[in-house]
Amino acid sequence: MGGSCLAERLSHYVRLSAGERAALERLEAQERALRRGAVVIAEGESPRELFIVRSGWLHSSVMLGNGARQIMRFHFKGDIVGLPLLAFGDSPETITAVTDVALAPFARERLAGVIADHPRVAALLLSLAVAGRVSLADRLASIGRTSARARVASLLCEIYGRMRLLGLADKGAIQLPLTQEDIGDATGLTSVHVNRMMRRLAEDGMIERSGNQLKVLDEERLCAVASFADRTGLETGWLPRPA
Amino acid sequence: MGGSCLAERLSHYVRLSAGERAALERLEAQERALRRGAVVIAEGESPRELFIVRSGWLHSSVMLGNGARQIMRFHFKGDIVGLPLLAFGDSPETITAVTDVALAPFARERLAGVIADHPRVAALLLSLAVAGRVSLADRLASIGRTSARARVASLLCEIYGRMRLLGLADKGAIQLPLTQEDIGDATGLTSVHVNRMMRRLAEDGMIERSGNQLKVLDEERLCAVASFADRTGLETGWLPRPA
DNA sequence: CGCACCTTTGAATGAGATCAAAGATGGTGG
DNA sequence: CCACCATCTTTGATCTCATTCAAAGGTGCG
Repeated sequence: MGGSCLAERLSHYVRLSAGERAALERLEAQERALRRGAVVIAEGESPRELFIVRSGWLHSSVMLGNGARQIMRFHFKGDIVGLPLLAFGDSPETITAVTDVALAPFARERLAGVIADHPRVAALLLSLAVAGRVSLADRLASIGRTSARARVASLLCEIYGRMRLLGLADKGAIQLPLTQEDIGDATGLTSVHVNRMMRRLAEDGMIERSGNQLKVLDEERLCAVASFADRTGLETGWLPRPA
Repeated sequence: MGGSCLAERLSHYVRLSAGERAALERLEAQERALRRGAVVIAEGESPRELFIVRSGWLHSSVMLGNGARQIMRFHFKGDIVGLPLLAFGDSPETITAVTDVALAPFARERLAGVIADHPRVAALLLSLAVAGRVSLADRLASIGRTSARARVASLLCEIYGRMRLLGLADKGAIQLPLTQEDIGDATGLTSVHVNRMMRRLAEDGMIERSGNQLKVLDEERLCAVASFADRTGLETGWLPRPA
């Protein structure tokens, strides 16, 4: 409740000043709850608000002309969703709640205020946006140039790594509220083939599945199979001084 | 020579103040020329500078464990390359000159100064970073969920659209200094298959090729085949006032 | 308990990769 | 100015990984 999920995220990288923290907390003054499956922002809509994720999973996706769906990214606690609305009037992507979620909505103009008043936060947001781009680039390389097995492994590595950072992994085990079709739409595969690859990763002793629970048994080998590059930690040496 | 390519880029979206323009021009005070094929930043390096492209083509790519290469994006006049160095100490990608290029190097810390002094520019840079992410997302959807023909068409649409915006298209014709292997590495295909798809697009009357020259004969159909979404124009309504 | 949705498995098909080799093209040095 | 070599494009034949199609188990929720 109290506190700001975004501030918490940024605190991983820098020690926030009281003023910075207060400004971020103001962004998360409101809270909105949504059911699993709910569409937060639909492709082509022009909502006036972005959201900070306070709890739950979401994903952003696009639909292609042929009816196929591509999931771009999953969003967890502390992520900002709807950022494309800073650059485009109409949302290029659909944001969907994967589980029940709690979101903190805020108007784009509020962000302008934070940027003007807190240059270091502005620089951090730029860093995070760039890091998001790099993460997408990694996914692109995975889908463009690796086997189905590696793609699935890579997605699991990414999700597991992020969950662990958020303290949501319990001795290698996480909740994975995705259908195999979701995983297929994120990796550019069919659900049938995802099934076979997951099975194979399990047979090879890298993971263990039971219901929605996923246990990573051999993270090192899983990452190796995936050509997965971990990119934890932001560079902060260049940031301007806090206002 | 005079003027700033980055300022010129941003001027497409807002009317820059004299102070903003001067700050951007200072970023491009130096110029460095490189030959085609030169590596500007190598994956894993930790250079202290980013670059603004003043002329020529570059691309950013990653090498996978299996020896395969994925090209993420091509960079033209006015683009900033090396942005990932804002977020990571080691470059996650390799920047390579496709043609002879002229670059303006500047230290990361200079950017911190611009962000602190010119909040509207900071917000614009955030917008541009977000737009870059969206562009990558479009590529991801193309590679993940469309046919080889559509992927090649999509890449051509993107490049053609950007060239035209820069005034580098002459009645549908542009210089395309890429090998079919480059195009394959950007679309996740083999050069052999790229060849067949380009041929087919030409046979179908959408494009015309001769040497390095590419002529787009039927842009509308090419975009339709590619499920290509044009995303020209940045949203600027939310930006803070200029300092 | 029953229905909707998801997972699992098998068999057939197909898009794109791989392998191989023959033309083009262009830059370089004699 | 021409010849040569490296690089790139084009084309054909074959192979493979992933898709498609189909249907039989599971699972959880109302």
